Amino acid sequence: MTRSATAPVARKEAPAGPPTPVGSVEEQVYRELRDRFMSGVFLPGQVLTLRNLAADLGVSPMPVRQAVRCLIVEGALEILPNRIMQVPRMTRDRLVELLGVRRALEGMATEAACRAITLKQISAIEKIHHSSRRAFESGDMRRSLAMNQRFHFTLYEAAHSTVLMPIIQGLWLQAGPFMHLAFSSTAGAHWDGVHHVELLQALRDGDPAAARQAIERDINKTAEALLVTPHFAAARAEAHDRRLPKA
Amino acid sequence: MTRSATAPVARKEAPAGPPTPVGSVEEQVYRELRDRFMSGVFLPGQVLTLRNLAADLGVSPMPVRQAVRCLIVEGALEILPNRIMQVPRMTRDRLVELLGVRRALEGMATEAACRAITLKQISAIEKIHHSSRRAFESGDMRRSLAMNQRFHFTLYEAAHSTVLMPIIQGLWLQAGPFMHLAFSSTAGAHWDGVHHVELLQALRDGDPAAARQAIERDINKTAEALLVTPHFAAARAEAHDRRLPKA
DNA sequence: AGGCTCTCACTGTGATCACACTCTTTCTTC
DNA sequence: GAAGAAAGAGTGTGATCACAGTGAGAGCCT
Repeated sequence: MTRSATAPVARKEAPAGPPTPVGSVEEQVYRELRDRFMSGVFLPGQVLTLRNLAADLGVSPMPVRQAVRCLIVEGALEILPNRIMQVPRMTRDRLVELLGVRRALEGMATEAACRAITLKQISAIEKIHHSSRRAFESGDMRRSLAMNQRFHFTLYEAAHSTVLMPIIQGLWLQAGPFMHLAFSSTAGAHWDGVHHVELLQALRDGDPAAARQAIERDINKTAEALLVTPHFAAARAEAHDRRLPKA
Repeated sequence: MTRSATAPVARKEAPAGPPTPVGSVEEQVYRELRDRFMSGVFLPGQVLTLRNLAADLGVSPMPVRQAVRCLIVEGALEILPNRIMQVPRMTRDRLVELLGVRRALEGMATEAACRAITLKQISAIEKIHHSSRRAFESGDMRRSLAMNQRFHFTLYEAAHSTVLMPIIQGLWLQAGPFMHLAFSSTAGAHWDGVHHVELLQALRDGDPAAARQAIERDINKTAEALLVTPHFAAARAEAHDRRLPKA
């Protein structure tokens, strides 16, 4: 059974006649919840219940249960010993880790994308960048963040990596609630898309190393903006106490 | 239990008293299935059904459903348009990607681990290495692979990264079935733990860069062994046809 | 005999009910 | 009056039933 001797194993694989592989309710719920996480609908520390979510989405608790379980596995949600589930709070250490992994993985994806991307795709990404910039200048942080996210994912999509893509999405999923909380309040006031412009140029030049560098700088800039958030001002002092018992 | 009269707000956050966060049946099923994936119980291409798994595990289909859903999200399992689920077959491209990401992430984890690891932990890892080597020399590939896995994860555990660890586990989960299939048959006959020894030395020297290099070489060696598998001999020629329409 | 169709077992999915457990609130008692 | 106990609502979890869709096999017709 390891390999099907009959060559035409493809039942209906490539053709994919029905355009709805995502037809199940659970899949819709899962996508909807993921969107909400990335859109900042959910706040760090917020408590969610199955029945409430089900009621909100107009479905039975059943599909929600499974979708939520998936989100827990992805680290977008956590379940306390009390059996109640909440969107995880962000700590400084965790944020640093997340951004470090993002740098590594999105750097890889950018390199791969740079090698496979078409001019048409580059133009699309540029359009998205302008939308983000416009939204930012008009003070619509929500839309600016959404466009920034779309900018990154459209880029990584060009890498055609079925391995990297889900992982990167998972990382954004984990950082999503906190990023919206942080940027909607104070931080990010002095954001410029300079590294996005650098990236676009590198893509056009077909220079993967430069593209990677641009993305890494972009993430670093995000990191700087996030780490000065007042959210960590108190946390830093507080963490100072429990730092010793580490080693 | 009844002492919450004077307690103001704090739910019960840091304490986390109950020592059973893994008590649920679904959690047990999930762990059991993950173990089976990593142990080579499931073969690439194998078809699984909820009810069969439930019967095997002696539980109702309910917890299995959720556990399986999580495994699908992690990429350890895939669901075809036919609605039937199978453990994904491995392609050469996918394997290359997986190993590339492993190199990056496990390199990071190794660096971090090298900075935080204790001598006691190093000794434990060395013991595991010897077990793996002994099993290998006695021809017990199954045990050797299991010990090799334990070697890596004990190392990464020392990094104390709640971000990296789940991702790395997911990568091993995806590669697990194929690795066992490949190594149990022919490949891997000329494996030596030389890079494991290099790693141990680097850990003792407290040299993160060297440790990272050792792990990367170890993964590269695994990659070489896997990519010459007869499994890809035919696949490579076959893939040659559909390579063009890429760009 | 060969090709077609119908049937039936079986799949994952969704809904509903039942249960153990936690937390809150209210009532009882010192 | 205040502390403690008991009842209540609400939680996630598990089991069971119902259902649409798929796939294979038997049965029929040409």
